[in-house]
Amino acid sequence: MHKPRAEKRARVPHPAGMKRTATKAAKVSARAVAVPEPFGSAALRAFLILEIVVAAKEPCALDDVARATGLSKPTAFRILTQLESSGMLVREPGDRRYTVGHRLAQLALGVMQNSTLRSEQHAILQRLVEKIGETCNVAMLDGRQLMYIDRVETSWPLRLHLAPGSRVPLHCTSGGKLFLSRLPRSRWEKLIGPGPYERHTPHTITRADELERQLARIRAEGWSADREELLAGIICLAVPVIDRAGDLIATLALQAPLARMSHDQSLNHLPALRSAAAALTTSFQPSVRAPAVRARRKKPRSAAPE
Amino acid sequence: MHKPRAEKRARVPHPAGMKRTATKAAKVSARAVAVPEPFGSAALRAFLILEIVVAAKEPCALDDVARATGLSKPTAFRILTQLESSGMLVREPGDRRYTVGHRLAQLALGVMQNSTLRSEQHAILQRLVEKIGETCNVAMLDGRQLMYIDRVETSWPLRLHLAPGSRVPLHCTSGGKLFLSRLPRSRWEKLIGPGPYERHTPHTITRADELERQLARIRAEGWSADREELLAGIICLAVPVIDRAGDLIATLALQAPLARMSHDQSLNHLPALRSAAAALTTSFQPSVRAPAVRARRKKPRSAAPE
DNA sequence: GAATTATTTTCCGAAAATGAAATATTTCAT
DNA sequence: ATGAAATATTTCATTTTCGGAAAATAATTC
Repeated sequence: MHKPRAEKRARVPHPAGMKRTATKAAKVSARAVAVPEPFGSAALRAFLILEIVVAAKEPCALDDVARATGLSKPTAFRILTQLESSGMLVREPGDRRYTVGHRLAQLALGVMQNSTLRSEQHAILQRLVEKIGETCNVAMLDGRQLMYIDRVETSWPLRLHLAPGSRVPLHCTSGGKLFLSRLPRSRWEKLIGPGPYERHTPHTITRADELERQLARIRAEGWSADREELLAGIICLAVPVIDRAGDLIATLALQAPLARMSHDQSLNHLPALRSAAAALTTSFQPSVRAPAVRARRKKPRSAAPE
Repeated sequence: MHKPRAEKRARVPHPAGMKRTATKAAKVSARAVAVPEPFGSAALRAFLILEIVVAAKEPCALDDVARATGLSKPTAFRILTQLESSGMLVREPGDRRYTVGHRLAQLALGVMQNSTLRSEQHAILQRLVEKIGETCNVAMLDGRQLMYIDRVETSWPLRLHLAPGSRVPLHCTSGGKLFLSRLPRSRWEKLIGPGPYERHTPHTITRADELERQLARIRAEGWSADREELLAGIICLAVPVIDRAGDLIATLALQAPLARMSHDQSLNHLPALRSAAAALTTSFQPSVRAPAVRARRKKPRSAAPE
């Protein structure tokens, strides 16, 4: 059902292109030795060049760019010329070297101004991580898996999202169980099956009955723990992120090596987690997005049980 | 041999894509890049798309991009995919819309710190420092921290050493508070949290309520002071650098050891700071594009008809 | 002023970009 | 629920541009 989008990003080589190769290959191949590397697209090269020019402490000459990118001089020149005539780069009258142009500067400004908006959610996570001192993550339901939306390991300047997008099973993660706990058994059994579920560690819950018992507890308590059920030596503690309509839209979880934090210790962070989850709620739904008249609308976004 | 310089550009420039251009480009929020003009070619379209995504206040869907650029959906899609897989754009898992990616953010950061671009700003700073006699700096918001873009120090022996690119907290710096003062409390609380904030000196404001009171004052007065809140013995005074749209893009601050300048004395420099800030505004946003000054010969070269 | 080096142009096969149309997926209204 | 409408991807046949060797044209050096 949910096709792995990530994989399909790969470029499919065109079937064309070897039509005439046989005809004239000889002449070209006489010298063609240095280009076995993957051809990026034209646009990507342009970015590469921009990055080099931007990173340079002083204006870049054609030769610098050509050498730094590994492109031939004519090619580098052509791209540079394009960048110049489009205003991304500039060169001063007397100097033939290239520097940042006003259009690129403008773009950068826009990016900087945009950054605060999107960083709010990330900032909430960061603060939580600073407070707790361990990795935290936000995850959503994606089909029959839990998908990490965001994750902060340590505080860092302006990064956006690093490795999120990865998925983990529902039955052996704190966030996953939190999602399951919101569904009647008939529904979650359709999602993950009747078991037995895949065992990842000696602590993994593999039987549906046992899982159901735990889900009931989670439903009652409002938090969900993972005691080395996915990874040995790693415990997690998740709380729900609820939208205004009362639906579970995401989970916020703390994860720590058992060596540094016991399960009981992790429970001390519940208030902090809850508070951050509340903050996340408003950042998930900042403004008017009100199609919701019914108390229970769909699931977050892509949860399509089949 | 021969040089047909005159008939330079013979090829048909843009036979492509502007049929549906009639359709409105103003679907994307607010300030759309109103240049569905002759696309340069190839890689230039990628920049067009980046500009649209960056200018939008919220994530862009494929359709928004296609409409705003006048490109066909498949083309827009392909470029977007390229941009995504190269890290310039990102889409949150679960959402298909595109936003600024890590690599683009990095590039923007680099541009803002690029020394050659800063030459004009640097000159403004330089003059200001000469006039005032104390260190001044320009800073921007980077996530939830204040980042120094540029800085000119006095020749006085006692100097701080905060190089451009370094970051400081928002709650205890004049520039940081200036940024915060432009946001409603709900927003800035998401950025820096509800407090208490980290104490750096006995004067640091650590409570949100007190901070809010001061932010209100800053908003009203138009300037922001740091009275030994980050570093003991150091005071700062910051004024906003505003763009044409009225948005705060940076802060210009004077900083001095209390031993040499009292807070009241620093206020005497407000006019000078304001004047320099105005000058910085135009350096951030170059006025009407100065058409390429061609000191020597050479023709335009490519898609840049005047 | 000639030798050296750096920049720009030319050329043409190879590779990528295009948009129409076809498919697949999601959203919305009923 | 069910299907219509909207959106998002993929395919495909073409057209266009790209890329780099080599040549031509400046700039720079000695």
